[in-house]
Amino acid sequence: MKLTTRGNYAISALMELVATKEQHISLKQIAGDLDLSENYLRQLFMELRKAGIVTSVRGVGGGYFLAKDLESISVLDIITAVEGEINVVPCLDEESEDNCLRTDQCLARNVWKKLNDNVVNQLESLSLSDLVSEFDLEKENPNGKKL
Amino acid sequence: MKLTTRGNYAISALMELVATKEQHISLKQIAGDLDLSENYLRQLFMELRKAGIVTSVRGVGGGYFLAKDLESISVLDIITAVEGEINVVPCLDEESEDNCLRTDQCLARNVWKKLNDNVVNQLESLSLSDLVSEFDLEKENPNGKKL
DNA sequence: ATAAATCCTACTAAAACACTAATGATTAGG
DNA sequence: CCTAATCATTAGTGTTTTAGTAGGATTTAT
Repeated sequence: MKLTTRGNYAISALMELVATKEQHISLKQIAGDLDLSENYLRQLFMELRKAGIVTSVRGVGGGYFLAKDLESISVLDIITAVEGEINVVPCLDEESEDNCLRTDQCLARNVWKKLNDNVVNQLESLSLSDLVSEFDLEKENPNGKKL
Repeated sequence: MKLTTRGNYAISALMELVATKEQHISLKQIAGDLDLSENYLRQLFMELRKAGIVTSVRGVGGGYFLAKDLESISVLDIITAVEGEINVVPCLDEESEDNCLRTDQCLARNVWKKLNDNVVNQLESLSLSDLVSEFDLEKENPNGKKL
């Protein structure tokens, strides 16, 4: 039960984007700051753009900026943009009908459904702006525990 | 963000074990009933045994039976037995210290932690007996929706 | 002894993940 | 117009995880 690096990278990158006071920021800069692969990040940003989370400007001096304000971008938006639908178990995936053909395999389907809804709700109710303020708080009061 | 087949198989198999009124049941029978690989299931049951969820009897007429009563076996117990610790993101894994070295990579760590705790609690508060009764309920009132 | 069962471990095919690389499209500045 | 910076897109690749196979060792009822 894991989110992949994609979600984490995307969130880190967006936070980085927010942190710069510039209107926009180039991938090169983000990738440099976070020490991530520029090409890999680019793929993620492609998805973020398709999802309407960022807008891109091409050419010299171009880059990305947020397409919406912080409050209207949820963590769920970001995650689903780069990782696809959240399904705690494969059989919840509506796309692939071939799962869950066997009733007894999915005795626990209701359980997974509830769990999944819960996770989704939690991620949905958390905005990028929540993340930012939480991070600022943490920075000014780093409570011992190593990060 | 997925649980693997292991967790699902283990739960299905244990439900099957509960469903039989016998004292114990052989892997062959479970595997046959669920149409799963006997060898693969065996590996899962090895973990379930180590976790103290089932007990085994070797030799002719042997098999497995629950080591505890239904109420004291949580879904979390089962999942962690066959899939290991639940960590929604790798950086929550206490074992591998090499994760999370970079603070800015883990801006969202607090978020993941909360999310993870939530998932864990939910799975912990659900027992095998809850699953069984939910399944029985569902059987006598299948509500339209294809499983 | 034999057959039925668990125990244990090593191996393997397929899929997912995390990139790399290369090439094309667009645009600002000189 | 030319060039360099930047995004856009797609193909390929090494590593890890997952899901399963295979086979021998051990135990035990008959």
